[in-house]
Amino acid sequence: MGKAKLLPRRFYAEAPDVVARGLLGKVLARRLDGEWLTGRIVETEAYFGKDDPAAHAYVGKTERNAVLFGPPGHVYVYFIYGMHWCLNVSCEPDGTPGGVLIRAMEPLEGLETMARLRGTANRKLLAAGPGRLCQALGITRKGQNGIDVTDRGSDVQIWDDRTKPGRIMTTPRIGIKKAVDRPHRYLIAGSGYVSG
DNA sequence: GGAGCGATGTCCT
DNA sequence: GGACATCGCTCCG
Repeated sequence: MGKAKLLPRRFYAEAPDVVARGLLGKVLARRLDGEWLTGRIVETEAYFGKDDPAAHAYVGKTERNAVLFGPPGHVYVYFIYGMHWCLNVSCEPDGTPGGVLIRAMEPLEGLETMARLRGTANRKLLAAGPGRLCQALGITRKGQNGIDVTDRGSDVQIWDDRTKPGRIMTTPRIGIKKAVDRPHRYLIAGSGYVSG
């Protein structure tokens, strides 16, 4: 990735909406069996703590959501609807809960492996949606929960390759039943790789 | 192409 | 026991 830079921890030590916006256009990299699978992040959602009934952290710290309360820049993976995994990155300073759900990416490298894991070769459907993205990258709670994305030795990292995202759109979050009116979903307008 | 719905495991009440 | 930050299939038009 040429002049790309690994995003530093301070990037994540901000409010979830700031980090969610900032992650658009960045490159998500996942090392699976020695191969790097990468994609450009095109859709994210911000989840706060107290005051955000839709957030997992809202109920307080539990064994499941503990990563959200820890230091910024760590992977939080949870299981939903009996069959899907979802990838988040913790933000806010250590002790303050918050996270960003990574909902979709434009696949860049490792397309064949992603297609095999997903069971489809349709590039637009490889990682359009949080469940699909995790399936394409082989991400599970047991395997990746708690990983530090700012460590060069990690199997999940996020890079800035200096590509400017296009126009950023803001909408309400998807699939939730509480706080449905808050505009905390961010996406790159016109991208063919977003969900919904 | 869009609405409806079943699948299915884990966590918290 | 019920809710759940989803997905892909069916059925209808």
